[in-house]
Amino acid sequence: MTVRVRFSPAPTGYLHVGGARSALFNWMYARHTSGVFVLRIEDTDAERSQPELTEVIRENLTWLGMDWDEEYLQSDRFDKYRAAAADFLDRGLAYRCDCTQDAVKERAEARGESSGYDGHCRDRDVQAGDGVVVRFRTPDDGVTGWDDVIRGRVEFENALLEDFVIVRASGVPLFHVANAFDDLDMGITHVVRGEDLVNTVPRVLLLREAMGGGEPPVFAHLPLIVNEKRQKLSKRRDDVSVGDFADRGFLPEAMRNYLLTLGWGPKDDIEIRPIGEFIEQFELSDINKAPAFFDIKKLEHFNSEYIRALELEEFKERSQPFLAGMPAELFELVAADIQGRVKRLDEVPTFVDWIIGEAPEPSEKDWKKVMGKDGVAQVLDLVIERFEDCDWKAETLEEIVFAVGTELDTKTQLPVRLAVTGSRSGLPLFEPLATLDRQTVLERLRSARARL
RNA sequence: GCCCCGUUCGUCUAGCGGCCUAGGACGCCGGCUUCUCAUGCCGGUAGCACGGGUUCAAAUCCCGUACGGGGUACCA
Repeated sequence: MTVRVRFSPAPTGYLHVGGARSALFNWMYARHTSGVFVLRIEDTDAERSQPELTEVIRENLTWLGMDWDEEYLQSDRFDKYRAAAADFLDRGLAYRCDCTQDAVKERAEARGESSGYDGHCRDRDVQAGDGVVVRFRTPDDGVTGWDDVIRGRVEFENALLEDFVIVRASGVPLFHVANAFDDLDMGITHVVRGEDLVNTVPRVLLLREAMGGGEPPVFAHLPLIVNEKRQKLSKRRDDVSVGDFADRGFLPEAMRNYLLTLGWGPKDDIEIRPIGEFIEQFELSDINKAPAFFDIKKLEHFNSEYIRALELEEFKERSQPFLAGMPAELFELVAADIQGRVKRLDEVPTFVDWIIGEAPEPSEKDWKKVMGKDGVAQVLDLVIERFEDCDWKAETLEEIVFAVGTELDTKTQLPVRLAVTGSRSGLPLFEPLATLDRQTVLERLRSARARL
């Protein structure tokens, strides 16, 4: 039987790393099994859904290198869900209810509970009309459970399930029916999604059964990705939108590779490698149960590895959006040296800001450490003197600075570097230095000398 | 409150009863290479939440406790 999996985001917010990871595991499994990966937009909530966000989701998935074989929009299929609900009504599996949400809540509180519907309208034979919803009649006893590939056996007592709403007063069906119907209708064989959805499984299972669905799909509930406070990632408080990672200079391959190591790991401990090798050994049953912290430091490490592995031309091309006005000739000159040093593409221009703008002020600490040494004054004096009248070429500048070092028996690069670039670290100095004009360099050297 | 779930170095993981004196990766700390930084190489740091069982043998199985999380909508 062909494996059919789906990623079913609600277009109520940007795609964030949690969603991306769910999509990724589905995609991986589909590709591992030569199955079908379905993208299904679950936009049954008209209030919250924003159509333009589905385009963003598509873009983000594509950016991450995931492709899908089929795509559906639930809002195109409301009639099907409504028909299913109508059928339930006919067969007595569902009933209409005209209780207001306030009334439901009031009665719950009177019972000493904070929420929960009491079955008030079960046998009231409420007719269609304003403010009337359709509720599914849940069993009063027995248990509903399943064998989760990741978590093992999970069971819920039916008595604890309230008669939940399947069609809103507006006539628009809710998530559970749409979800159950589509999984059945689309022949979904494996449901792989976040652990935050576990408790919806019994409802979906019950609905599916009522729809005459045979074997339920295999469920695999992924551990959540959490923030530093170990809470489920939230679009509002955590900075985790996939689009933002693109803007911050993360490579999609690195991002996808890193996401893969959250909740799952290759058997042979090789964490960074071509996606095909991961797909080959990917199994749902190997996924962890425990939540994983999204560690930006480790992501950056992955990213720098991927950046350094790029062909130089490719690196230049991918850096284009981040150049921030850096002249093309300059970038051409320093690209290779920058490539070996950045963790993120958005850091690229920072390596030449001392060429493009003013020299940044050195930190007090750096200044003391470098300029506090004996002999620095003589070094600067000699370098200034010889820079005043020499060939303005990288090789010459390098020769001069090192010759001064030999003559004075000291290291000379650091003071010059700090004086001119404002930093102790950075690109190999002389090539980029030669692109600055003589006057600017001399000014910076003299001003540093004066400050000693 | 009720329901469900989780717990191996700071972090991500390997481990599915003996190979564990618990392995790898990130981070961090040292060292070597280097007249900057980065890379590379070498080394170090640090963990089975706790308590009971079961067993000749438990990080691995069972029970409990603690802590953490998810859910509890006419959201998904």
